[in-house]
Amino acid sequence: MTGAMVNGGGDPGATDELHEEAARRLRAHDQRYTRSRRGLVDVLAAADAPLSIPQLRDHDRSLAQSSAYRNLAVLERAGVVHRIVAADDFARYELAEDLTEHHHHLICATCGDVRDFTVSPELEGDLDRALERIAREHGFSADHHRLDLVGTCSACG
Amino acid sequence: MTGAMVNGGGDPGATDELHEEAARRLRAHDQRYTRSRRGLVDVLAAADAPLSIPQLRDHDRSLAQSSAYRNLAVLERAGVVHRIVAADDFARYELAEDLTEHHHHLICATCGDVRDFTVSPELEGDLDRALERIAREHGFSADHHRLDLVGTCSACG
DNA sequence: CTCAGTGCAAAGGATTTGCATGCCG
DNA sequence: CGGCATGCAAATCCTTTGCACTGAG
Repeated sequence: MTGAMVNGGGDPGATDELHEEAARRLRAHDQRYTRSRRGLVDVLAAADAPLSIPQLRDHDRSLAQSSAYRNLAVLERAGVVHRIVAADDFARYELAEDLTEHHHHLICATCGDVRDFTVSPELEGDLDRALERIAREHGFSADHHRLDLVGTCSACG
Repeated sequence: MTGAMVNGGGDPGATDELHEEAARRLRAHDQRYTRSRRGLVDVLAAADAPLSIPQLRDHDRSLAQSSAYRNLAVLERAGVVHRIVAADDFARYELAEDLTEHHHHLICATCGDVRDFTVSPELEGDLDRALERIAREHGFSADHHRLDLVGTCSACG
């Protein structure tokens, strides 16, 4: 974890800090922190799950589809958001992990929806150590790991 | 693990068994085990990584693109192969886990390539137990878990 | 014969891009 | 003012589908 965690724990006041950090990262990439982009970050910060672009656009009907795609791409390059592909055809976006906290995903294979969850620090530690070793053995430079649980959510069950 | 593992350990003679099992599963779905489908299974069995459809077609130039997509969809419905989406735009296919063995993926974020790896049974056990609990807490019916390591492969490093 | 499997070409659908306009800095 | 951001529409590209044909049983 290299950056500052500015939105952990659900502290509502931390949203300002989150925006400041986002603005900082965009500036570092010569990008502006416009209202649309701020709005996307707001929605993602409020959600406890990665959101698809249609879902994001439902929260801000005034945002053109192309702007949504473009802004999320910019935010991803600046390290503010992270793009994931879960089960259905839509990519989903969430805040970068160093702006929230390390977590994993419950993925419903039926409806495609995703929810966040965390595991114990002990297990994370074991995991990290094991993966570190694997990466070394394969001459692989590890960036991060992904642990997802795929199944059926309570709504689809 | 419910089915019979028929291709574990890289035993070359097990390929026949693999084909028999594949044929059985296709028959159960009222599908034939044609030469094209057998060829796909052969290539996947020989690879130690999930392959994209372009990669699969490179191994069998005579296979039409639409047939590749269709046959892989059939094989997936029959439980012979498994489709994953890794880093790039192409979906990738691998043999179903109960035909090979439980494993995970090293995903190169640069070139999109994927390689298999395994972790110790102890860690898998810890993982399973932890995830079981998480699933229960969320009213989620777990089917399987996914553990990937994302980074840069030796070729791209 | 019958009918699933195959190949070719066209259609779909999420995502990307070209271009003219508008707005922030 | 200048240049990036935006919206609209057209283009891309992986994937799916329609249709006629072929081959196995």
